[in-house]
Amino acid sequence: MVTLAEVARHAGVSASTVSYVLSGKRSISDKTRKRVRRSIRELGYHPNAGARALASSRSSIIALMVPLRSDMYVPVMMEIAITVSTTAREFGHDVLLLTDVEGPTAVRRVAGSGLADAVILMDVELDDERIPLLKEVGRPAALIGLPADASGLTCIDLDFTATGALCADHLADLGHREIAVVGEAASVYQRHTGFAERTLEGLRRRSDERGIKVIHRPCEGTYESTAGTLTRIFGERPGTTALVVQNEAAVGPLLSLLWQTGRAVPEDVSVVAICPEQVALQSSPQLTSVSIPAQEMGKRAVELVMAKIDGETPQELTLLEPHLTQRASSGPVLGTR
Amino acid sequence: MVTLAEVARHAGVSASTVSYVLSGKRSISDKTRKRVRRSIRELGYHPNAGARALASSRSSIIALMVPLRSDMYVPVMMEIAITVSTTAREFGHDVLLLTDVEGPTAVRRVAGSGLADAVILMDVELDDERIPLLKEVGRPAALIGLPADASGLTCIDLDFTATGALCADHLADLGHREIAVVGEAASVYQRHTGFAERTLEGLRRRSDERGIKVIHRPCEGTYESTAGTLTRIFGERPGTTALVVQNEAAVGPLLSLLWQTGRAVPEDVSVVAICPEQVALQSSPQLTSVSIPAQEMGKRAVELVMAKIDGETPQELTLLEPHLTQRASSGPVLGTR
DNA sequence: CTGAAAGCGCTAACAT
DNA sequence: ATGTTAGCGCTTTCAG
Repeated sequence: MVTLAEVARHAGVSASTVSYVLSGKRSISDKTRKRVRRSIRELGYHPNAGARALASSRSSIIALMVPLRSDMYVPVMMEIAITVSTTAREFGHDVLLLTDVEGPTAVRRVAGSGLADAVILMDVELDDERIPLLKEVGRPAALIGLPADASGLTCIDLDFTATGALCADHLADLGHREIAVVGEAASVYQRHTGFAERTLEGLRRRSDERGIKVIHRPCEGTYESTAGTLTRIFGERPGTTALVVQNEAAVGPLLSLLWQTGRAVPEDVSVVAICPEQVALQSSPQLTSVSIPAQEMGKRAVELVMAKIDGETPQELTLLEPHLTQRASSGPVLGTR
Repeated sequence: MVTLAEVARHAGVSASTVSYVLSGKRSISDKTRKRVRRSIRELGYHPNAGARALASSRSSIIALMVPLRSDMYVPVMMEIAITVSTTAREFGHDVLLLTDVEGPTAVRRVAGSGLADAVILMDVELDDERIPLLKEVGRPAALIGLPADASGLTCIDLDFTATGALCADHLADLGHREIAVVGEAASVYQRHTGFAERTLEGLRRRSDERGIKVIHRPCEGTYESTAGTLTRIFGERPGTTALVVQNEAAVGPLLSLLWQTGRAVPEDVSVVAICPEQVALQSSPQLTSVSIPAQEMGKRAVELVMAKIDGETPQELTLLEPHLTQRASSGPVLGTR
């Protein structure tokens, strides 16, 4: 294994010079830098990560804790994870993939051992048990999702309240007066993940303001449960002219079922989805949607922890503004009904 | 930060004793062990990862390189990643999430720097450019997927050739004589990922043996492309009574389209899928399928690299035997046609 | 069964 | 602009 000392000898300089060429933390003459770089290349030198971490007490690793739960839409998690990884690389960091099988104490382990310089938590719950541990270890951290009490934490999430309102506005503008929400699985609401409730709250409030009636039904996302949900909705509210779907798994079944039951989209029923762009685009018809900005969240989360590592104090709460893209699935209420 | 030395002082023993209590690499009297454990607990000691890595030249980290390509089914990648992570923990290791944005040299970086003790490559291509680097760095490694030349490598994959044959047998047993394969996107075949070709090869050979006619059409997996693929299939081969689908994205559209065009499954058309169990189960009707054993592959990959870290020499090639589960989507060819 | 001590390879003062 | 050097916290011989 090639060491820094060997590079130094080969280049005819001291160890610190090599170190500084690498880190750029002090000025080096062009000539020296070139010589050192050359030696590094010729010897095939790679700085030892452990030694570096020990000497600098920085591991250049960010821990990313992903949930194991299966009721979250997996591709979004993966997209976030990948964006976190690539963004971290832009900051010279790597990403450690943590699951919660170990329980919340994984946070303590990786932070306490200095394995990770910072922690990013995904799929944060309203009352997340990892949060106390996060505060205990005192490492820079960012949460993707919003806990009940975000004070002293750095959080990033889509503004789901505004998202709900945006959907209500869009449908109100199109003349809809009775709408229904096909929501997440009941377990998601029970778990108090927050985002689902916030969406509903924003949607209900805006709907009230605009004189729209709303009903909400959770949905497991299987074919059968979606069928049941639709039957209930149209049974209880035959005047329903629009659906807001916040459940990726239900989108496919929903559209099939509407087709099968002879309801044309958007002529008979408008559909607005809150989902990743990809889901909206590959549906038929393509869906009017508010997209989940997975990449943006992952990127910002990394930027936030990097800022904290550098001693900055970023704002506690970052709520990303939702954007609604109108596509083929929503339209005005037709005159005769 | 609590150090080992502080623990030693607190417990009234030497540093090495504390170290050995932790590693169990030499026998310690019960009394001493208890005292040390107590001090560790009371002081809240966590061994420093960097120091450990430096002194032992083992980082206890496995690098997992995931592809960025979007034509692979994401939930499977995630399932593998999570299984790798949890299995690695059982061996006292953590997992570093690497993407290929950095290019293949990421392998060199993490292995060369001692950041990772071993590397696991996902979604290996027939002629994967990461492989030469892997050999260069000489770290333990395992590949999920099969390159063209697997000599000197440790690979694990589903036996796709056998999978293809299994599908052919199942349909032959049910009396089918003309079958069609709805395959992966053309890009997957062009990229020579191997698994798609192997499936086809196994299916064709067995079909020949059993006197079945096969046609194969790639499919992008969108609604439109799936519709086009089906139209072509039934246009060219009106006598087709069964479909083998190897494309997760196409499964949903395919079933909807069959329904819409008045072809009952399985009465008019049998469908056999090669897909993750979850996809088969949440379809309607539930699909007869050969499942992709994501967890098994992840777990075995970790076990293989751990064995190599311990100096063992596991077999080069592990092909997991496919299992076909009959569900509601396949049945005998009906008499009158 | 336990202790002493020599590094592991690098960073970051402290010098000059 | 560069060199010297004292650690960083742990593992692991070598002694006893």
